[in-house]
Amino acid sequence: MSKAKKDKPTEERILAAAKNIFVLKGMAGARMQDIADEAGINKALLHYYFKNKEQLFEVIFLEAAQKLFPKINQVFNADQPLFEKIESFCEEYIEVVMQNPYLPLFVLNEINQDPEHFLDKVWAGRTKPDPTKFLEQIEREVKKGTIKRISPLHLLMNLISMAIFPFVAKPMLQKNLGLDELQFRLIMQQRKKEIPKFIIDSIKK
Amino acid sequence: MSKAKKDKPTEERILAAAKNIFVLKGMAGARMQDIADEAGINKALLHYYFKNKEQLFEVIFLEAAQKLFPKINQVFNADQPLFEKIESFCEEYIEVVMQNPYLPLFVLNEINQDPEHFLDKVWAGRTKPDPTKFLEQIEREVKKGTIKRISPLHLLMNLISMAIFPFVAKPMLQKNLGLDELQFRLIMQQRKKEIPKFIIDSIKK
DNA sequence: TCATGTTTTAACCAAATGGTTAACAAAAGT
DNA sequence: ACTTTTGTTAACCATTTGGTTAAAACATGA
Repeated sequence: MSKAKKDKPTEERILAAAKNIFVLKGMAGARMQDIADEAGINKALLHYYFKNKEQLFEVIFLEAAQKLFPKINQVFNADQPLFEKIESFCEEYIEVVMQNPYLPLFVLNEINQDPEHFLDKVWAGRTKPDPTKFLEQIEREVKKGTIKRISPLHLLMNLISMAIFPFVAKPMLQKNLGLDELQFRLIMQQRKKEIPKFIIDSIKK
Repeated sequence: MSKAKKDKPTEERILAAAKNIFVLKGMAGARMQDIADEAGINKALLHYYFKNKEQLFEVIFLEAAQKLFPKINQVFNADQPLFEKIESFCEEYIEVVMQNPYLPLFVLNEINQDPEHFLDKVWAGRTKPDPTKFLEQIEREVKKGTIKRISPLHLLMNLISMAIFPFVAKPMLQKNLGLDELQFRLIMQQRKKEIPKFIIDSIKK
């Protein structure tokens, strides 16, 4: 029991422990015993709070997914000039993910295990993504002559890719480029500004 | 036994089966029984060819990693003008990954499970990545005045991110953007040209 | 033909793992 | 005080899973 596992109510400790273990090992690799240990309780109590592994996992997964998905949707729907939108997305998104660098890989990997199932759960109730507003916005900017004629779809993919991928490939990039934890954080900090600059340089007329 | 599992020698069938199962389910989620079934043999025979799960996994993982890593290194070291380099990288890399769309997520995810261990294995014997040549090349182009003063590191990250991430996020992108298999392939096909254009538009003076 | 080595199988085993039971302790009503 | 509800535990159970054994089928060479 390394951290502050003492006072907090049991359920919170379980959720925190489960998040650690699941994000680290994935659904298939996580062990209920490890989660119990990490929470400082025994396995029976774990099942007292969450009836089985699947249910506990779903709670953790959805919480993680909610942290990542809505912000992307916001690029579609926010009422904001295009360039500002790109800037604020990078700023906000990278900030969020820097707090939880392993979330994207975790979420993408689990979605991959059963796309239909999880994506349905993620968007259940919530408004599904709708690119039309974004498409119109691009169209308008093109007509105004402020940006080149570009494919909104590729633009969107480029934006998301450049912001998220470095986290997904974090260990690989660190090792292969010889970056320690601090250097990596610094670089991602820079990217909050670098990515918008890179994109705007590319698309503005 | 759906496909041509009949004639090929046992060891090849095992490797093919193992690749399928491991890439799909990951090390932790894969079952030796499933691999045996997929190869059309029984578990004892599987252990006759590969003494345990770990060893079989390592063969599959390394083969997968070799397919993805060296090509990135080549961006560093190839003796080629910068713009051409970017173009040929996108062309070749996206082509390779389109044949195995699930490899990147598989490899990144497993590396994440134990970065030190796997990255050591991947680069064992092989020349480790060395960015200096690439850095110099950028520096030269900047001095020549052909491109803006940019950070080579961010450029490299942008390039790799835009090429690979869509595959890592494939199921998520397909579902959220409503793309079927064919549309996705078409878009990735376009990206072979779109990404270089996007980058060069951004950095050229 | 028969002896030898190789490939394949069915049956088996021990450890790991998700989950349950029944009893005990603590808290909350009354 | 005492009854009921809630929280917690140790011990247990059934299934899954990676791995082994011993014998059978097959191939090979003398």
